[in-house]
Amino acid sequence: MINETHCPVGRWLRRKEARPAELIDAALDLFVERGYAATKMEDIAKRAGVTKGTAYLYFCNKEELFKAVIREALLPRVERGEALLEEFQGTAWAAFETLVREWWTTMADPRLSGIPKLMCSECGNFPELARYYKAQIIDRTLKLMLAVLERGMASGEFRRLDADYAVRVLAGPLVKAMIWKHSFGLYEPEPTDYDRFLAVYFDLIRAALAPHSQDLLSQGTLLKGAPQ
Amino acid sequence: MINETHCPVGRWLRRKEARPAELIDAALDLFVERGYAATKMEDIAKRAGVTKGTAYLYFCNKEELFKAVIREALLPRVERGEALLEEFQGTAWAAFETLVREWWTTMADPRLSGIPKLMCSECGNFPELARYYKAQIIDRTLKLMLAVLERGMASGEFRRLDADYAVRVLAGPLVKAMIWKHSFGLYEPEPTDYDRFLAVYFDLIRAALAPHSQDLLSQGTLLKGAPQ
Amino acid sequence: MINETHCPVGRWLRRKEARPAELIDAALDLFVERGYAATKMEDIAKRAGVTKGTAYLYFCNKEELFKAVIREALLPRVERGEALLEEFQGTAWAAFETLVREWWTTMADPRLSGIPKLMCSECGNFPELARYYKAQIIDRTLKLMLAVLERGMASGEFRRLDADYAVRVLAGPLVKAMIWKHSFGLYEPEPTDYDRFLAVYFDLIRAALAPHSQDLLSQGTLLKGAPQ
Amino acid sequence: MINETHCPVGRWLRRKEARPAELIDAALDLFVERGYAATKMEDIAKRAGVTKGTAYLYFCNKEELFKAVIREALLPRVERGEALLEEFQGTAWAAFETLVREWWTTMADPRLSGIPKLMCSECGNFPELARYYKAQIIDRTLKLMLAVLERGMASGEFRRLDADYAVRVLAGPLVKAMIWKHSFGLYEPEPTDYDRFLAVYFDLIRAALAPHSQDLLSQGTLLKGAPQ
DNA sequence: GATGAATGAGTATTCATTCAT
DNA sequence: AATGAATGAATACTCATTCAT
Repeated sequence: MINETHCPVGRWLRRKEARPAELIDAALDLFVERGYAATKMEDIAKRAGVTKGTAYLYFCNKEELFKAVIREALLPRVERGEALLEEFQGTAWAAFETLVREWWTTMADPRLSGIPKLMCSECGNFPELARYYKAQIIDRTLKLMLAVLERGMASGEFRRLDADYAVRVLAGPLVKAMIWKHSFGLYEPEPTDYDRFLAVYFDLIRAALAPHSQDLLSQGTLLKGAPQ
Repeated sequence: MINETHCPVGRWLRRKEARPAELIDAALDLFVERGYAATKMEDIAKRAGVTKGTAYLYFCNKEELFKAVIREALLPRVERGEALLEEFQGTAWAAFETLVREWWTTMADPRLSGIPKLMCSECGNFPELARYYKAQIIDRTLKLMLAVLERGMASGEFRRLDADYAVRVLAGPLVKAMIWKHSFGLYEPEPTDYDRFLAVYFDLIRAALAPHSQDLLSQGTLLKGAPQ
Repeated sequence: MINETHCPVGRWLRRKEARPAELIDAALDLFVERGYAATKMEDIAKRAGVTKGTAYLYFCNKEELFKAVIREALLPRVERGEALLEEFQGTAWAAFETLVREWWTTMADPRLSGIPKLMCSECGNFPELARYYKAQIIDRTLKLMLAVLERGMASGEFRRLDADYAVRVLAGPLVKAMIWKHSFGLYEPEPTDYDRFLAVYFDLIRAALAPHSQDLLSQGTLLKGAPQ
Repeated sequence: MINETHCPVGRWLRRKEARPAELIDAALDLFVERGYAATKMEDIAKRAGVTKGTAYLYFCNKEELFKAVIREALLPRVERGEALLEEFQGTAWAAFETLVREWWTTMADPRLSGIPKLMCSECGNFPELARYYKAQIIDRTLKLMLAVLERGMASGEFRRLDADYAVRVLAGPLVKAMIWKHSFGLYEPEPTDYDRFLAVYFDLIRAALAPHSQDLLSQGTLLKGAPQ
C-alpha cells in the first residue's frame, strides 16, 4: 500500500529549529481530522505556514512525517508516567488515580488526544509503526497499570482478579473516551463533561476493585437476591 | 482471487440479487483492513468475484457503497437487542448480561466486528453518515443500556449512579475491545480470549454496580485503609 | 479516434422490419442534440423502445449506426431535387425557387433538419463519411443550384456572375438557418419565422441576381451617390 | 510532440503567465478538430508542451478550459467591431464593407476561425455557455450589422427591407463560410479562394440592397420575364 | 532555506460491446 | 428476437514528489 521509499539519514533533517514541530502539529491536526490518506501534504504545509516544497526539506515523504507525528508525541507521557510510579509511596488506589489522572491530562491537549484514534485507524497500513506504537506506548502503559493492580492485590487493598485481562477492562473506558472525542464526539449536541466522566469512572472502578464486597458476596450473606 | 477459474458457466451463475450483498461483504473486509481511501474499487470488485464495471452497476460510486456497508450491517443487531429487552422479565443484571452477550456475538462475525472501527476512522470524512450511525446504532444501544441501568437502580438491585455517564463507562471496555480487535489486536502475539475477557468484565461490573458495597463504604467501617 | 471495427456483411442486418428505422430516428434525435460522443447507445436504444443489446442486433457498432443515420436520411431528398429540375420547364428563377422550397421543406421535418449540423460537427472524426456526405449530398445539391444559375445567366434572366462562388453565397443563408435551428436557435426567446425568413431571402436574392440593376449600374447613371 | 527534446533548461523557460494562453491555443486547435468530447486533456497538455497535471494547475477541469477557449477568443473582435462603427463617417455601404472585412480577418487566424463551428457543435451540451456566446458574440455582431442596415435605409442608400430578418440573410454566407472551413472544407480538393468569395459576396449583396432595382422592379418595366 | 511550477503514477468512473439466457 | 448482466479499455482528475530558481 505504502511505498517504502528510502530516506536519507535520520528520521528527519533539522534545518531551522521550529519548522519540524510546526509541521508535526499541523500534520497531527489534519491526520486526526481526515485520516492519513485524505490529508494532503499541501494542506499540512499550508497550516504550518509554509509551502509544499518546504515540508520536504524536513520530512523526506508523507510516511516519514506520519511516523514522526506518532513517535514524537506520546512517548514523553509514558516515560513521565513510569517515573511517577517508580517512586510512588501511597496506596495502590492512590497510584491508580495518579496514573489515570496523568493519562487524562493528555486528553486536555488537543495535540495529543487525537493520536490514539489516528494510530488505531492506520494500523493496517503501517504495520511496523503499529508494532512500535503498541510496544512503546500501549504495552508500557498497560504494564504500569498492571503493576498497580498487582500491588493492590498483593496488599489486600484490591480483591483477587485476573489481572492481565482486568487492566484491559479498566483501560477500556479511558481509551474509548479518547477515541470518541475525535470521532462521534464531533457530532454530539453537548460536549462531554470530562470531570464528571472521570468521577463516575473512579466511583465505579473503586467499587469494582474493593475486596470486601467480593468477600461478603462469596459468603452469600448480603446479596441473596442478586442474579446468580 | 475468488472464482479465478474461467469456467464459462460461473459467470452467469450468480444473480443480480446476490451481487449487492457480495459487494458489500467484500467492501467491508477491505474498508476495515485498509480504510476507505486506501481501498480501490477494483479490489473490492475482484474480491467479490466481478470486475470494476460490475460494481458500478449496483453502487453509483464508492461513497454510496461505503454508506451501504455502514447502513445495512449493524442495524438488525440493534433492533434485535431492542426486541430482546422489550419483553425481558428477569432481573436488571440478567437483562444487562443478555444485552452485552447479544452485542458480544457481533464480535464473532468478522463481517460485523470491523464496522465500529471503520466508522470511527471515517467520522470526519462522512459527517452525515456519522450522524446516522451515531443516532441509529450508538445512541439506540446506549439507550438500551441506560434503561437497564435505571431499572436496576429503581428496584434497588443497583446502587444509585450518574446513569448517563455510567453507561459510557460500562460500554467503554466493550467498544474498546471491538476496535482493538481490528487495530492493534492484529499485532498481538497471542489472540485475545474473549470468553475470559467477558468473564472479567462481568465480574468487575457486577461489583461496581452492587448496592451494598456502596452502603457499607459510606458507613466507613469496612474500607478503612482505602484511599481518601 | 474511432475504431474501424470490422462488421459483417451489409451496413446493417435487417431482422424485424421496423427496428432499424426506429433506431435511426432515435439516434438522429440524440446525435443532433448532444453530438456523437455524448450520445450513449443505451439512450438511443431506450428512446427506440428496446434495450442496449437489441441495438447491436441491427447495427454492429455505434459508428455504423451513425453512418446509417447520415446515409439514409437526406439522399432521397437530393434525388427528388434532381428529378424536379430534370424536367423543369419554367424560368430559371422559378427553378431556383422550386429548388430552394424543396430544400426548405426539409427544415420542417425535425428528423432531417438536424443532419447538416450533425455531420458538420463530426466531419473531423469521420473523414470517410464526410467525403461521402459532401459528394452525395452537398456537391450534388450545389450542382443543381449551379445549373439553375447558369441557365439563368445563359438566358439573360440573371446577370453574369462568378457562378461557382455565387452558389456558395446563395446557399449560405439557407445552410446557416438549418444549422442555427439546432444550435443557438435553441436559446432564442422567440422562434424564427421561417416563412418570413424565406420571403426576405427571395427578395434579396432576386435583386442580387437581376441583370438590369447591374447594367444600369455599369452605366453609372442611377447610383451616383453609391459607394465606389 | 512539441518540445520533445528533454533539455533541462526548457522546462522552466516558460512562465506561469504564458501557460494559460498556450493551453487555450492548444485546446482550441484540438476542440475544433475533434470536438469537445473526443479531445483528451492529455493531448491538449502535450500540444501545449506540458503534461496532464500542469493543465490542471491552470484550469480546474476540462469544462472550464473549454469555457475559457470560447470566452476569451472572439470578444475582443466584437469590441473592435463596435469601436470601428462607433466613429465611422462614410456611407452605410462603406460601413458594411468595413464591418464585414473586419469580421473576415478573423477567418485568417486559424486560432479564431474555428470557434463558431465549435460552439455551434457544443450548444446542446453547454447551454449556459451557449447563451453567453449568443449574447456576447452573435447578438452584438448582428446588432452592428442591423445598425448599418438601418442607417442605409434611413438615408435612402439601401432600399426598405425587413431589417431584422435581412441581417440573418446577409450574415448567412459569412457564417457558413467560417463553419465550412472547419468541416467539409477539409475535404475539398482545392482550397477556397476567400478573396474571390468575398468579392462575389459584396457584388451580390450590393445589388440586393440597392434601392433602384426595387423601385424599377415595382414599376414592372424592366423585368418582364421575371417570375410572378 | 524557501518557493511553487511541473511531473506522472495512480484511481474513480464511464460506456461501447459481448454473450449466456 | 430480445434481454440485460458483465466486461474492460479509455479518460478525467488528484496529489505525492521533484527541482530550477
